[in-house]
Amino acid sequence: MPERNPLLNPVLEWYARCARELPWREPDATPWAILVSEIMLQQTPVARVLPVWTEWMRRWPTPAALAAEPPGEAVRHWGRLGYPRRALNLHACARAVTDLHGGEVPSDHATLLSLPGVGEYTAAAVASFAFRGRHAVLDTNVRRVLARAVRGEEYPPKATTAAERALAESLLPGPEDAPVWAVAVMELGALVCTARAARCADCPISGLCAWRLAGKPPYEGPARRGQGYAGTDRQCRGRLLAVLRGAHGPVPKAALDAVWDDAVQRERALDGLVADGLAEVLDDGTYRLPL
DNA sequence: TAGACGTGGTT
DNA sequence: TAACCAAGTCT
Repeated sequence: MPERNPLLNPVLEWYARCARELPWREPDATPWAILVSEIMLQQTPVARVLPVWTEWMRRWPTPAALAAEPPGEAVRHWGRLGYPRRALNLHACARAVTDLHGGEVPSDHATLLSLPGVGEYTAAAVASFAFRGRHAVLDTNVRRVLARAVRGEEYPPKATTAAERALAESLLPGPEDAPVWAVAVMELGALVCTARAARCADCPISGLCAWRLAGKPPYEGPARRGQGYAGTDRQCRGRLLAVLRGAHGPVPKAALDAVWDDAVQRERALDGLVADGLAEVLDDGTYRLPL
């Protein structure tokens, strides 16, 4: 049967030659190990995830092991990975898996999607990488590669469109190759077809790339908004949570007051952390990670 | 649907 | 150096 996707073979050949060796890609990686890696990798570089993932796997090799802990321990051992509600999500995943799914990470996309913190991308990634399912795995890397190679544009739209999804579906190879195709396109986007500087000289599909063939026209869409961080509630939340992570018991409010000057913003941020379940207030007015 | 949500490395 | 960017999800 002829393959409809001309990118398939060159990308698979490149992946076999150039893929990074990552522990969650080893043949003995469990679905749990893969789920943990996927949540940690959301908006977070591999280099920062590696040590935390390794420590989590040593400490909590199964969902049941994590489920037996208070959620605050997940937050504590999240360290400085960022977006700490992901730690809470992973803890809730562990409890859902042990309570609802017999201790095994579910294999089908719909059930995965029901887990906290697992969205369209992560469900497809786990179903594909852990269970060899056939899914369009659309992350920022894949979207960028397809935008360039097929659509001829430097960057994909800000939010995933139905057209992008349809394109990704149309490129999906047979069940045998779908999982490796998914990880290989992601890897190509991560290592070669990067956001800042596409390394077309190293790209296995440069000869087929619509963007390169068009002379690499620059992005014309609306300016992509800067994130901004200094002085934001996010920065304030980060400071406050760092105090709670570093302490192994309840923290007096004064210790929190000390890390952020603006009292109005500080109270708002602290209330937000409590509302999000990342912190608890005790009767005596002290704070701690959630039990 | 746009904006919130952390953190640190790179250009 | 400030801006950009990193395997997204949720509301």
